Amino acid sequence: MNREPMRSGDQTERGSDRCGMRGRQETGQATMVEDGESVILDLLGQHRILRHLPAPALGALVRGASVQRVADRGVIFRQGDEGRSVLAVIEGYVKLSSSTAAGREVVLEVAGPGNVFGEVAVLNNWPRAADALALSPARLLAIDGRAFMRALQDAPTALMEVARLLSERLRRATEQLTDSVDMPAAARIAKALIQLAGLHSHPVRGGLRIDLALSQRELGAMTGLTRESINKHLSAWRDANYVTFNDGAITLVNLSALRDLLQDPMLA
Amino acid sequence: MNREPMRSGDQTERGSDRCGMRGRQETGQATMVEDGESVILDLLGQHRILRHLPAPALGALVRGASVQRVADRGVIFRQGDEGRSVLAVIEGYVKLSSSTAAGREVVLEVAGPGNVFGEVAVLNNWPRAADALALSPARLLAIDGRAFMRALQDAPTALMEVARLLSERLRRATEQLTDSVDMPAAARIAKALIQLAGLHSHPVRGGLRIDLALSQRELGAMTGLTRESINKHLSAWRDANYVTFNDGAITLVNLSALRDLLQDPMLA
DNA sequence: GGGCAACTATGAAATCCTTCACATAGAAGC
DNA sequence: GCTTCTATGTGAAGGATTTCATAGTTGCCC
Repeated sequence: MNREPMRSGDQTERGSDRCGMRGRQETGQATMVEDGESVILDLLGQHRILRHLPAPALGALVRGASVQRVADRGVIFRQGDEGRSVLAVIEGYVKLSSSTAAGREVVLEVAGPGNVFGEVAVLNNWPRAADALALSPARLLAIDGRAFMRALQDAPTALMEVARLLSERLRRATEQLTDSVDMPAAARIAKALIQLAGLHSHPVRGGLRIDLALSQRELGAMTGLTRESINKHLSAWRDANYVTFNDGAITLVNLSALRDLLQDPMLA
Repeated sequence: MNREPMRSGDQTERGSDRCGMRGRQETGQATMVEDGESVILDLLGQHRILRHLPAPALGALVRGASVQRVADRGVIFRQGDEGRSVLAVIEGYVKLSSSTAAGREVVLEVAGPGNVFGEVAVLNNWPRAADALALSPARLLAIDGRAFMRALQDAPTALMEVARLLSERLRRATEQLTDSVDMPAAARIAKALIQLAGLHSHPVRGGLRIDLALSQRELGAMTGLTRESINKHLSAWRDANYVTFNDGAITLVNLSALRDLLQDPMLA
């Protein structure tokens, strides 16, 4: 039946390295745009962590901050890179994933507008623990790591916000862990779809259309399953009219049926 | 063959509730001991987070801190309890685990001397996300949550240490996640044994004896496997002389064989 | 336009792990 | 002492997922 590819996004950036500096250094792929300082100051003021800074500290950060544009499927950083900056999504979506010794990908997080990422490496002076890749054309606010740390030195409320951010991530990680032990494949997939719909979707005639271009392989990486398993469940749900596929996007048609799957795995 | 129980620790505290206040309130089971203020001050000064506090702030914390003794298998707090205090292990070991909707236990962490736990609930004013249970007779330093937060208000270095602590936990959680996707049962069990040995073991004739009293069920909860799977692998390894069981404790006899299992799952 | 790479689709076979069932042993309580 | 509870020990059966194989489709690159 449906033989269209699930995703049809522009993939010109896949695997390319626009600056030729992949490796030890952070893979810089984003073009800096000439946004004025006032624009950046405004963006800093909306930043989940940095908005807690006193005005002078914010001003001092402006020079260390920039807006970066990333193409769809563009690489923001890679596992092992030096952690030079803290990033915040202004517009678009970013996938954070790490890959296992056996070469399997595990998606740790999908960040959307307002979300901050990349702070763990900066805080601890660790190399990046994950790959970051744009799931759409994206605009990011990048803050120089050293400037970020300096700004935090005297801003306990901002630091507290960092702790809360990490707490939330930790909670999500442990939830993912317990889910992977507890829930069968169908429930995990349904949960992932519902979460993605919550992150970025819009209502269409007859359902919620997920506006994130994720391949079945990537859905597998989100749920700890293989591409084939994802395909079989999705096909079954398409046949049962729980979901539909329209030119590469998934639309959730029967949301309550999917929700039921979360609790009662017996419904297949 | 070996029919002795794996654990023979004192379990008089199992499931009991010495204060009759289980439920909404934090389950208080530990008896406060009359340690002098100078002793507590000394302990605070060794605390991973609090040692970064200036002396006056430390002094102010003394009244909100106490040393608690917990019996083997004693409950320190339960999932859902109000998060009233931040705890640090002085002596002994503590298991942090949460239980899934289906009633399965998932061990998130085993804390030993010097480790801090319970700070996430306090930082965010969340209910406890896990059960905390002593794996041995233990002594804990308990710091009142509100006093802890007050002390942190003006101590950026201490707050930075909180962020680092959370970062480490997050990294461990994501590692557990990738392992559960990537590694077969044997490798996960071997890894858990090696980690436990690193945490608390002592060399004996012919191996490393793990001094933590964990049942096979609990090992399963650490690795996302069932009791039966644990038993079968351990039995096979006993027959292969990789490990031995002596009155309830596991001794790692052939450490390099176990390490090989981590990388090459084919070795069974 | 041809070739290549990545994606979806699907079925059969294999496998790992769980579930279930039952036996045995020690510890605790009455 | 007897009962009961919890723990380990093991085998058989079942099931959920992976692995493997194969095909069709699309888009990119030369």
